[in-house]
Amino acid sequence: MDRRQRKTREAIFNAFTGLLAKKDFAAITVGEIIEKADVGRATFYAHFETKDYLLKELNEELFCHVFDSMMDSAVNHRHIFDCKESDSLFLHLLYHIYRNDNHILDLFSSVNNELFLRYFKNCMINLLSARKDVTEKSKPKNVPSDFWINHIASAFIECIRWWTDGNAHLAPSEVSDYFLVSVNLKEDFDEKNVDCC
Amino acid sequence: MDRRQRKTREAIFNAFTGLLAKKDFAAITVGEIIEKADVGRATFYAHFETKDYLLKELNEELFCHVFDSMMDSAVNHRHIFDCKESDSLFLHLLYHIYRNDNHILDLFSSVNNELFLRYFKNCMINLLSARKDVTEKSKPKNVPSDFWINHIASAFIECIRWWTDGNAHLAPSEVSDYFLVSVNLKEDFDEKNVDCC
DNA sequence: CAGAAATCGAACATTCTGTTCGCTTTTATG
DNA sequence: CATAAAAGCGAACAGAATGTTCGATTTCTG
Repeated sequence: MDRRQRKTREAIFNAFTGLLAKKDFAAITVGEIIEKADVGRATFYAHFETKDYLLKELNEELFCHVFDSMMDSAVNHRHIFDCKESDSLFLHLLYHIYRNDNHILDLFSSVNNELFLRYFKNCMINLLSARKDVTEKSKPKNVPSDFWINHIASAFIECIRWWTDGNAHLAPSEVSDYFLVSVNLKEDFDEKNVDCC
Repeated sequence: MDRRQRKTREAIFNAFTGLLAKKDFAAITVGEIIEKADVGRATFYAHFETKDYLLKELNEELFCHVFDSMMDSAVNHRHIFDCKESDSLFLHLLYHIYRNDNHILDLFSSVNNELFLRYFKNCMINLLSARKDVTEKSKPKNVPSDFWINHIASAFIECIRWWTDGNAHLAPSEVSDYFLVSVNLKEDFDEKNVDCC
């Protein structure tokens, strides 16, 4: 890829994430983006068909490698899902989000775009489907698998939204615990301690 | 309220829900609405500030009375949440949706509007908060109440979306079971039977 | 019936979108 | 290094949608 192309792409992404931090996706115009990115209008449209595609490509830029590497781990090294570390998958994602590179957090914020959430949920579902045998363990009997996978994926996303939306002071590990317990991927963490005493 | 106002309002709502059945909220224009409703442009704006407000008022028209009456039941007649009928609340809502008056189903469909889901979720959270003592029973220890309430409300909505989005052939009672089991408001329904044998 | 209120419809400024085109700068290649 | 191909510029443009305005007309209310 041409250096000019890379630079333009980068400039547009930066301008876009910068704007996303301040306002709704829907409220952002192409005009604002190109002004902030300092590129020509025609150039923008040469790179991205529409504003929606821009978001889609940003999503992929931000998350594809994460999900892909997880998918690999899931398939190759089962440990990422293994008993003791059954939470490492989710915790890893939460840390990734926590670091907030490129304002990832803003993408989850409740005022923002359905499009991104749809994409993210899809990735989660794919990932979980690749290791059905594990989700199957926590699944209540007689509930369909795809219902359960959808439930876990949705719950994870909504958990993140709850986190970013007024509970941002909590640590990823804490949020991870809440989530895992809620979807039966972990026993109640303090109950254990109580049992021990 | 003037008969003319009522009629105009009604016509706009009908045109709007009709269009929602066919296309995304975002893709619907005011022009289409007024054409289908057969009212003047100025008239539309005399009734609704924007398209978003139209959706908001439609939401209220469709769901306010349901949530309000449930809220009353929750406060006055505790039975709606009582052990045996702990599911009647959700089942009631599912039936309401199932009847699909005014194309309620379309509002949940994944291609549609974040705005409506936000509204609906808010109603659910209010409703559940009014009977915290019940959600508290199913709540895992050491998970914050508001996390748990958010979890249940979200899970319910995502359950409906799963239902309307490719599993519409299932009966409300079945979906209700899946949901309740998933959030620990009911024991696994068939496990019981197994126990009996 | 008379005044008030709602609607009409047609026009209007404004904003945003997505495209086009001729010209300039940058890059890759032989 | 020379040069053609690729990328970007910027200005202009048509088209669509938004939200407003206003005088004329219809419908309601008292």
